[in-house]
Amino acid sequence: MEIPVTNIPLFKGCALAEVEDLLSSVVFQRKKFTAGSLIVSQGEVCDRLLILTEGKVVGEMTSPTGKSLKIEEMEAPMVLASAFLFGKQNKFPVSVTALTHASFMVFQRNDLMKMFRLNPRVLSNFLSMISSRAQFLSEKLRFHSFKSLKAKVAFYLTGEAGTQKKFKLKHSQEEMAELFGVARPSVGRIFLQLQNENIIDIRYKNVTIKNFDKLAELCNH
Amino acid sequence: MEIPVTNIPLFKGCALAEVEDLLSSVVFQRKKFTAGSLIVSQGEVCDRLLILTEGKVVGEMTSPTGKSLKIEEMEAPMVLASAFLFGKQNKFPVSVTALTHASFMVFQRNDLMKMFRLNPRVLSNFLSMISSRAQFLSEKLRFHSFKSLKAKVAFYLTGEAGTQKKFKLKHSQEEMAELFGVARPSVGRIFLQLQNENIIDIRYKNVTIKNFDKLAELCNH
DNA sequence: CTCAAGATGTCACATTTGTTACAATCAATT
DNA sequence: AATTGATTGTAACAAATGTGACATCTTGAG
Repeated sequence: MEIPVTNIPLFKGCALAEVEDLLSSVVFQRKKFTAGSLIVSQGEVCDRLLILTEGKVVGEMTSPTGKSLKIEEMEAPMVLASAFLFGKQNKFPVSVTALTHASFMVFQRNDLMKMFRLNPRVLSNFLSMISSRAQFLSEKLRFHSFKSLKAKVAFYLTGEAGTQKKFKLKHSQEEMAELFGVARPSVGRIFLQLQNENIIDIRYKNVTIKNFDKLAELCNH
Repeated sequence: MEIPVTNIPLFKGCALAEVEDLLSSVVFQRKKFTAGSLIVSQGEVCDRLLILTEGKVVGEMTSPTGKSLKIEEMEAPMVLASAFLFGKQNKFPVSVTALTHASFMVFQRNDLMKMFRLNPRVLSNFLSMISSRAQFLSEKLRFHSFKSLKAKVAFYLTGEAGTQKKFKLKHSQEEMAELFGVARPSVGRIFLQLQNENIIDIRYKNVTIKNFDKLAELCNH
């Protein structure tokens, strides 16, 4: 079940021989965990890169009294906490536990840096991964910066529409609700309102924008 | 008014001679803009790193009909859009305009990569910058992931308290309101509720936590 | 084509949060 | 110690969003 190394995002675009060559010139460990075992504890110093090559894990935050707060599942292939290896705060903000049998490749920071030197593509991949994550977070945060749900939806719709009047929604209302951080019927309600105000025509995933200007206007309130 | 190169985050920890040596071995441009002029347009391809070395600029998004949506001010020394040079989506998401007279150093991606090769500290600084940004965004987003304002405040308070029972708030209610993405009186209202429920004692910035368990409990709802 | 599972439209009602406003208190400077 | 500007406490009311429920429609598997 172990994924091939060329599928690991960090080694994307590299030939198998190239990766094997690279891996033979640095030190790293392979670690295996059984389902249910603790992989890293919240607060532990993050001085190594963990690449999940097999299995599924879950990250959760624990409050001072030991209650778990927030959960995020991750599946191979995945790099864990790449932002915490180099950032100012280099402690894991979450505990990570194996959900299934899980395998990791573990690189110390120095060895990772050495790989960057030896192979510019690996560096480029790492930069791309971490940048994409920042972009993803940034985009998600943008939605929260709008004042009302109507503004969020309006912004989303103008973005999805691009220059077209008619288009199909990529996401379900459920997914949009999650993206906007609201309940599902609230999204539906906004669509209903926009319909009644004659700004869009929506029937399931088929959207026609009837008044582009008004829609853009709504982004501001 | 131009800041010294050793103050630029990208060159932090480097000696002046070291930076000058480095800069002499790569190609880069210095660009100056007068107040009010457009520096980059939204949607423009981001293939270069912009380091603001003097002045103040503003980033704003424009909707399809040309209304400006969101504003973020930036002051020297500052690196612009570092996440967009390497991420998947490498177009500027905002337009940037000079607020005052502004100076930049401009590096093409290849030259930046060359500097990474020549000087590991520069690479390390860049990784740190971009990682810290991801961390910052992540932290900010965490607050939005709580269901209610009460949960956000409870989480914030447990974090600020650490292991102490009595402490002083670092932020004003205004700042907290901004962090949580709500109106200022809403924050005050929650404090009032927590007070009435005998969970905390708060008088202006002086907080005493009277029931740690209940506070932790609240983080979950 | 049929059917079941999932997605959507929509409602009534409960909660939460925003808005506006003003008085009380603090903090810093004189 | 007094004054002033910023912060905080608090209220009433308006508006937005959550909740739960249900009927209806779409879509994809068979």
